Amino acid sequence: MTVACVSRKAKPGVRRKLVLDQFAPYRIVALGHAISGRLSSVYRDENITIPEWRVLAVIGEATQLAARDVVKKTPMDKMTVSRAVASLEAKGFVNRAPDAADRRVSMLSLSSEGRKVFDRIASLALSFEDDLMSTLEPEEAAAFRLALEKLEQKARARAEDA
Amino acid sequence: MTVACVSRKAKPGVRRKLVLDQFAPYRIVALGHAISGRLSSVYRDENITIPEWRVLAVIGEATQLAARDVVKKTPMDKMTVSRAVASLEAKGFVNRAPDAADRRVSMLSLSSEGRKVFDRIASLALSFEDDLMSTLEPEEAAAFRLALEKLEQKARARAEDA
DNA sequence: CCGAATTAGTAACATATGTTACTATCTTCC
DNA sequence: GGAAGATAGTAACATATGTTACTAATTCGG
Repeated sequence: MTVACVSRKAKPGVRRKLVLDQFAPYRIVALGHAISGRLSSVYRDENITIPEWRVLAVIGEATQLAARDVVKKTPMDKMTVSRAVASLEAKGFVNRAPDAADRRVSMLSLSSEGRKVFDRIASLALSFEDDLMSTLEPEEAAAFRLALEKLEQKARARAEDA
Repeated sequence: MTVACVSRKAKPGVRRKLVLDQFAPYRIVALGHAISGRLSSVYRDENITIPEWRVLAVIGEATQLAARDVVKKTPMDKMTVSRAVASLEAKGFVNRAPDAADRRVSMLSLSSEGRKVFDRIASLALSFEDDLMSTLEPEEAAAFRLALEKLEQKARARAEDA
């Protein structure tokens, strides 16, 4: 496999040209897009949209939580979450229970049907991950995960000031 | 910095649980989302949308090409490209010239105004990249770019069968 | 306590994006 | 060389997504 200019470094003094293929932010977004497309076929078979899947996954992981927590844990705005929750409830996958302490809040949890759907999708998603990451050697994969973490932290940090 | 379970490997026999924070595809998409948001503020100041920027960048790089080539080079569908081109033309940043060989095709190129806008955005975008990637050591960054390349190839490959 | 500011969630609106279907042109191959 | 299929691009439609503004409930400061 040939890779264009892998060792390129930032040289602040030198004005370099923007080449999309070597522009890391673009490559990351493009990879994300490709992955999204691939994964969405997994949900589609269950009649679940991407926002719905995210909500399902976050609730499935936490057992029970409020919509605002879903917003905090995912890159979705609160309206998107609100809609996804409404739709999941209509499909019978999610239950809402009023929160005794705060009447604005509904606690969300998976119904048994919802749990089944979650498990089915999760299983396929994990296989997808295995297959995808199998292109990298174990150490490579570990380094990649670490880099992702650092970059996301940086991207978020910048988002806070500005 | 602590990172959860960096060295996790795929163990086909063991059923693991899906944990979003450790689910690589999700992390990649989330990072892409954060980056997109960050970069979009750069275009916004120039009254340029994300699809418009992509078109601008691809044309700027190639000097001259057809809309279909933009579709091939970016993760956008042809309608999105068509709209972005129309809008860029209306703003006076892109020129269309009929292709002598094929009358269905218009060849696209940047106007001098378009070139200026492209240069301004490109400069800011490169600074953003430098800043973002500065969180990684040079070898780390190189490895990351290589991994991106491999993963995207894999993601695309899977997209072709299916 | 009690008015002011904050928060959870939703509705109504505007915009953006994808899908399908169509036109015009080109290519194939019999 | 001409019908059958492919391709470039766009229009019209449907859907998805973000934005603003609102309601109801809560918390905070005095």
